[in-house]
Amino acid sequence: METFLKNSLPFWGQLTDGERRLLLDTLQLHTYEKGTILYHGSGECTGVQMILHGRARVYINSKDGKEITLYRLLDGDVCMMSAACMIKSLNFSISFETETDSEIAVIPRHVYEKLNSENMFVKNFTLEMVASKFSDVMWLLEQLVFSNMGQRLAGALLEQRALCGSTTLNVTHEQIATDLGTAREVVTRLLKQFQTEELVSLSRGKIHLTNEPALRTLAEQ
Amino acid sequence: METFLKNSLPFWGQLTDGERRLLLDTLQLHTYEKGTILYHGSGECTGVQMILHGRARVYINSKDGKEITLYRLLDGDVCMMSAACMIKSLNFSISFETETDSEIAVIPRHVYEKLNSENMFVKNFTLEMVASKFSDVMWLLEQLVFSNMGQRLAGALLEQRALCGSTTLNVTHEQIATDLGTAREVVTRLLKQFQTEELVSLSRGKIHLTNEPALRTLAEQ
DNA sequence: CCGCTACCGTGACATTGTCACTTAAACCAT
DNA sequence: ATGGTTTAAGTGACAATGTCACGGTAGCGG
Repeated sequence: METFLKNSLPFWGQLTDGERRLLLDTLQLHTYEKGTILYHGSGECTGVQMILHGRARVYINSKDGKEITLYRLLDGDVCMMSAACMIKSLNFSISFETETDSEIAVIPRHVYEKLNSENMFVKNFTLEMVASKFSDVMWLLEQLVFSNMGQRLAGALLEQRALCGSTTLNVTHEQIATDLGTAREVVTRLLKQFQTEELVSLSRGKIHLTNEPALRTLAEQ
Repeated sequence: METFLKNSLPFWGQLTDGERRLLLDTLQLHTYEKGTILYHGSGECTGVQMILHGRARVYINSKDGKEITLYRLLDGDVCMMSAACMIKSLNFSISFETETDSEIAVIPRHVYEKLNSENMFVKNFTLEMVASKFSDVMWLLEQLVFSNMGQRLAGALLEQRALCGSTTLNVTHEQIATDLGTAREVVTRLLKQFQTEELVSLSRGKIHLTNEPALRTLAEQ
């Protein structure tokens, strides 16, 4: 656990012995099943969450059920949004849920708040973390405004490819649609087109990428 | 000038005399004409810019000329993005330009960097500033994903209304289109529709709002 | 008054989003 | 195995938005 913290929290080496002990003593460990919603809202404080092992998806959703994925959290990643209460000016509503069975460590709100307010290195980490997710969201925004669906779909397929480590993706059109914030029918339509262009081959619940370079070319511009 | 800084920089009261003097001695004052591009890029450091008087528009744009407004800066506002170099994880490209003749004060890069690294209150301000702009961008993202053009246009008209303080807006369809990241024709089309619904009345270079409550209802959902 | 420029109007078509419905694969219980 | 149920995918029609290629026209400076 200590080596995990050392790797995920760059300020670990700058903490006092007391701070390190406090952190270790109050750290909570949880195991969640795939599909568990870990956070939903804007101001609450569940504390700072760290993915020990697993995968989570951070997204926004509207009243009428539409949603779009903002970014993903993988092994070792830290989710600062669930500690939004510590940052007055951070006021928007997000949700996140596990995409695989996951082990998650939580630094309780009051502990992180204390570290953050008294230790410059922690404060700096918080800033870098927020800035990093800001950058992710800006990337998404650019995609939304400047790219067409074909390019975005190609990007989404390649992301899934990286996530599962295989050219055969076990995802439904529906899942990709919610990633992209569009409708399933749109994804189906485009995938069929991709298939006639021999970029992918389709079967129920699976998408096999047959021409990754072409997809990359499509996505990257 | 000191009272201005006191109001715009909440950490002013927490600075040492030396820090305050450094800030005052190195502060640069500039006057820019309407339409001047003050920043364009991602990693550069022009320092922290403060609007003494005027208005600026922060936006992103693509190679092929498309653009969308992220948020605006008004009297007293501080632009942290132009100090992106201080934040490693902040890596995206934005631009900003004055929308009226403006007086702008700049805290040079090395000065702010010094304050930011040695003074916890400055660091905290930086974090709050970044978080605040992050929130603005998230609001925009939600609009993009969850709202239709009619709602967004109504919102844009009301924003212009607030900016100019009059129900007669001196803006072109083109300007509104770049605000919304859409095409002029789309704005023209919708405005004509708004006119038949008696929400606005149109003339060259002007839009008169005749039914603000209805526009508000439209925008707010 | 002329001609130029910036702004606006418009029709045709492409892309994307929405809706209603059908088809089909996988799964499960008997 | 059989049939029924659930979930995934296919489809056609239409609406909303984006793109393109024009044409018109108000206002401005000579």
